[in-house]
Amino acid sequence: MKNSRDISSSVISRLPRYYRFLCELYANGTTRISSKELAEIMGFTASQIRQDFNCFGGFGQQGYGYNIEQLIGEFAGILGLNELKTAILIGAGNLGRAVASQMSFEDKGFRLIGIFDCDPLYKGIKIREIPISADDAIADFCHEHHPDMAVLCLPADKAPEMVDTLVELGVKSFWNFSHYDILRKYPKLNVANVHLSDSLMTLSFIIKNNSGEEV
Amino acid sequence: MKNSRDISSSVISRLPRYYRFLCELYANGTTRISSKELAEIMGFTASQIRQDFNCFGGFGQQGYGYNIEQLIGEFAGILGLNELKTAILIGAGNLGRAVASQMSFEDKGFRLIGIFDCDPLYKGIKIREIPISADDAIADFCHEHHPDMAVLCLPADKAPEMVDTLVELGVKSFWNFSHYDILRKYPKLNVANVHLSDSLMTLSFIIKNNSGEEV
DNA sequence: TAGATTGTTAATCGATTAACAATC
DNA sequence: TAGATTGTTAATCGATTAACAATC
Repeated sequence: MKNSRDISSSVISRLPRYYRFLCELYANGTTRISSKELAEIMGFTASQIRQDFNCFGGFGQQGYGYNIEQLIGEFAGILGLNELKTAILIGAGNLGRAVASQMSFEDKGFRLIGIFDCDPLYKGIKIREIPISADDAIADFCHEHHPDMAVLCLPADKAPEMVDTLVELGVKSFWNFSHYDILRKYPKLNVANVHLSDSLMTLSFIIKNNSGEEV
Repeated sequence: MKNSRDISSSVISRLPRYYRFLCELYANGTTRISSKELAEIMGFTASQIRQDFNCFGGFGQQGYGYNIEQLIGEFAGILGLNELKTAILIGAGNLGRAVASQMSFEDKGFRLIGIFDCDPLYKGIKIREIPISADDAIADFCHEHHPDMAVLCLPADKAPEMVDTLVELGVKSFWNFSHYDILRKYPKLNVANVHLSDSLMTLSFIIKNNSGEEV
């Protein structure tokens, strides 16, 4: 078992995937699984799965495999899903409203407690019981509720100023849908970026380089 | 210069990022750049940038660096951004409508030509001039327009059947926002997955393992 | 006990970084 | 020409895979 700081980013990137597949197996009634079986399902090697799991502890039993219910509990703990962090969402455009209304924050370690938009058009509209407020209410809200995380669903040009403001107000973590590179200015913040256009361009590349192949 | 099939996934994952930064530099009026300067801006090493670029050809000039306008052209070609593929979007819920209305498909190598939803509630509503149609119109539409790609914005439980239908209708590429694992059943299709909840769980992990650190 | 499967060490493979001759 | 910077080869580093003793 390693110190959590020593977990490589390759391993980290696989953790949510493990959690997702294990939950799915459990929902289907499977109670135990070997690294070999899980490898087949997930498209990994059994070796890799055992290596990955053993970064966090010896969850298995020789000759038996892994207990899925236990594994799910371990991974939830590793990912911090049980310690709900409070989150606010900035930018209630199409994307912001989609995220606010469809993402089940509670299952992923967060609780959404506020939604803000610079456009007063949205003011007062509720999403999941949470009223949308104007941007000028952010400071007071943060002073009162000290949100841990902010979901950034605003255009890249408005992001820098907003991040400055939020950092000033004590927000240390960002789920960033904008194209503003937060870590360049604030390398110590906790950031997960979602670059939808990068993903779409990657698909364009894959298509370009696979055409002519059989399906 | 390598055969495009030999490009490693590590390099591929960096291509959209290069394109994005180069466009930004160009928009700011920069016309040339050395691998060293670009490395500082992007947080890579100069070595890696030169290695990456040389997978595709020698775009630079000794003693001078790289011409940004030329590089952007090369990358657009590499990514296939100029050969517009036709796309349809399935699922006009919050997320689907957000993607349909906000993503600039044309800049990323695609042209959105149809939107479909199983719920007739949306029928006739237009997003960017494209009317939302009911699911039962998909077959006729595909027979007529032969879309290259489908954006899947529907729940995981409805995805398998929809993918079967679309594959049958000749769609070979998917931008997949659902949690259905398309490649397990169809390993030869072109797929880019967007797992928003994986990203959010990763952020939860990062926060859990960074708390106590200075910002 | 015998069979199965883990946890862990060793071997391999691939990606990143460093170095430097080529050359603009 | 001298300085700068590439393209490319070699060295290093890290991640993945294989192997196997430990043990349930």
